[in-house]
Amino acid sequence: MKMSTKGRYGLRAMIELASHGGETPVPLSVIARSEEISERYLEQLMTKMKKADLITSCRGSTGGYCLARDAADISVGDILRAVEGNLNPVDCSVDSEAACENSGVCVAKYVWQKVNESINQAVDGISLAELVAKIPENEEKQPGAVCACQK
Amino acid sequence: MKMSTKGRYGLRAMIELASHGGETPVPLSVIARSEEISERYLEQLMTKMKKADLITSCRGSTGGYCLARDAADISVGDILRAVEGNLNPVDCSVDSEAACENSGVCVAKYVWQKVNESINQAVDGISLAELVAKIPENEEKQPGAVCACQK
DNA sequence: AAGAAATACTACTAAATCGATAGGATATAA
DNA sequence: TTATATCCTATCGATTTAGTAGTATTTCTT
Repeated sequence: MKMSTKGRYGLRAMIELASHGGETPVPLSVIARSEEISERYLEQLMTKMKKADLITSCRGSTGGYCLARDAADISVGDILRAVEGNLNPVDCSVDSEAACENSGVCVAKYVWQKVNESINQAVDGISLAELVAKIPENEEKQPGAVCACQK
Repeated sequence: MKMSTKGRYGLRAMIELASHGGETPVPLSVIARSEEISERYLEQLMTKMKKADLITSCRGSTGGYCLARDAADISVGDILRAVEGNLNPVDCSVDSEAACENSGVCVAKYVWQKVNESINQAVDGISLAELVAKIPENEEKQPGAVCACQK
């Protein structure tokens, strides 16, 4: 039951992005360098977060990524589900397609549903803004601001 | 963030074992057959659960496995941690050895700690006895009883 | 005493997943 | 026109997962 680098990198990248204030797009290279993440790999994660409408992007010179909305309106759950897929520990507990033939009488399923609920509750209860506010020494610039680039 | 077969099989095997009442040891072959799990693979999981003092075993003919204590005193968390290792989604959040050099100022760590707590709380809040009681049609026999074999 | 049935222990292996890397194509500002 | 970005797709080595395999040992039954 480990969180993969997708979730770990994705969260860190979003924290980094949010802490840049949002006035101008932040290039991938900046995020990757300061978080020490492979640029090429992080790019794939950014694509997922863009598809999930958590960030926007601008191409070309002076391009980069921006938060798609206020950091207070982006939860850690939004981020993790965007890059990791759903957070259910066992698919059959939620997805009716993945359910086995014993689904109706399966007692274990009860466990997986409880775990699933508690994980999602935990991550949905933390906003990106909250995390940025925790960064020591006022490293953050304008946590709440949304980037001028709206693409 | 998926639970592996270790956790899934381990839990099912324990439910099956607990539902046998506990008067006589239950052979691995019986559990494996009724849960449709590879006998050889399940054996390795049983070894882990034995090391965690959740079950006892008797060798030889008429041998098998028994719960080491009352099903009410075995939590799902006990079982999952026995077969999966710790349930922390990210090691650095708990294990100080695994902590990175940024551990002191890491904001992401706060997230992983919260998730860790919520997962463990969820699984520790469910007992094996509770699950056996949920089995429909009185398939269970004597949930609370502990096996005569104490080895 | 022999045989059957069970756990105990250790090593190996095929398949899937993870964590990247690679090579371009396309867009945009200076 | 050039430098600097994102976008898209494919590939690939390493690790982990899930399961096999072989053998030893213990215990009950006959």
